[in-house]
Amino acid sequence: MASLPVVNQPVHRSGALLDQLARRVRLRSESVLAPLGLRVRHLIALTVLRDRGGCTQQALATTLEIDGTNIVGLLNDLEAENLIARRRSPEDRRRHVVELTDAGAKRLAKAEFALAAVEDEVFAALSDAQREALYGLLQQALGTGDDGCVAAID
Amino acid sequence: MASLPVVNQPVHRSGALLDQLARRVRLRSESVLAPLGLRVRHLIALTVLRDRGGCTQQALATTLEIDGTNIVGLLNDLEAENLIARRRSPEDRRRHVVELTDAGAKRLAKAEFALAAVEDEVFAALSDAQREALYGLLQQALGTGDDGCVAAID
DNA sequence: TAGATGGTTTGTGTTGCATCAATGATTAGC
DNA sequence: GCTAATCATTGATGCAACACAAACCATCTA
Repeated sequence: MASLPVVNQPVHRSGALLDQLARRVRLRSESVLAPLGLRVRHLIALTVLRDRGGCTQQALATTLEIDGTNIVGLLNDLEAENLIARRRSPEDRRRHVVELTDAGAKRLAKAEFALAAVEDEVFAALSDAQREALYGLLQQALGTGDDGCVAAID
Repeated sequence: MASLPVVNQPVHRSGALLDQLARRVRLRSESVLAPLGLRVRHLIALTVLRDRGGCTQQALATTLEIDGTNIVGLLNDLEAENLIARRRSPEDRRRHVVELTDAGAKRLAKAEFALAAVEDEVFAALSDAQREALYGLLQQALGTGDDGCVAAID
């Protein structure tokens, strides 16, 4: 790390490719999610809540890098459909802890089932193993799995 | 393929993670690209043109999955800065072949250099080898490398 | 008790689209 | 040669997903 090896191979930048691929998934996901009453932004929030367990609104906003006032609106959508539940944190009653409801988990599962065709289409050039590798890299890069978005619940 | 092996491990959906990670890169890239007179959407177009060589506007629109009228505006931005050149295709004079100029290639290189810190930050949890693996998977998924967006030039 | 924090509502503005209509130049097919 | 189709262009409209600001209430901290 201290002494960088000078290699002939130029460093590849993944950012633009990431954005492109994400867009391809997103464009196809929208029409699949619409009949389920979901937007991509909803799906992402549900995914985070499922993968990381419950967390405060602020922590969710930080994780998703969305402004706090916009998180309110997003969560209002989800709460209106009973897909999430907000409750006051016992440690600090200013805070809401947000959790996936059973209905939310089911909706998410249904959405993911419906998105199979999307991923099959967009990742057509990748084998199952490569898709799994991609998932692992994305998860690791996002820091998903080891800690919740914030340790929120006792 | 005909008989799916039933495995205990549920299939992971990468779409939401992709979108999240792409957003993280994008949000940080914007302020890095702005002093270079570029937007993320510009960067992506430049990247495609560099990686795939010149192609027609329509092919570029298809590759980026952006509507033809919006591609016109995007390319107008880039052409105004002399980063791309449009010329009539000899095979079909209705078509423009779009190519990166030298100035465009330099601007792109400068942008990618500037984006090093962004990628270091967002991909902090990935090793160099993992970042390279991610790049390879993204490239393969996008179908970059073997064919241009369309074989356009003789 | 005063200041800070978390959430909420409301409003404004920007960006990146999709879509549409109309136009001109060019090509393809009859 | 003529008609219909294609490619690019301009301009307009509308939507979604934000960022940001202001104001407010409830709650916490020092």
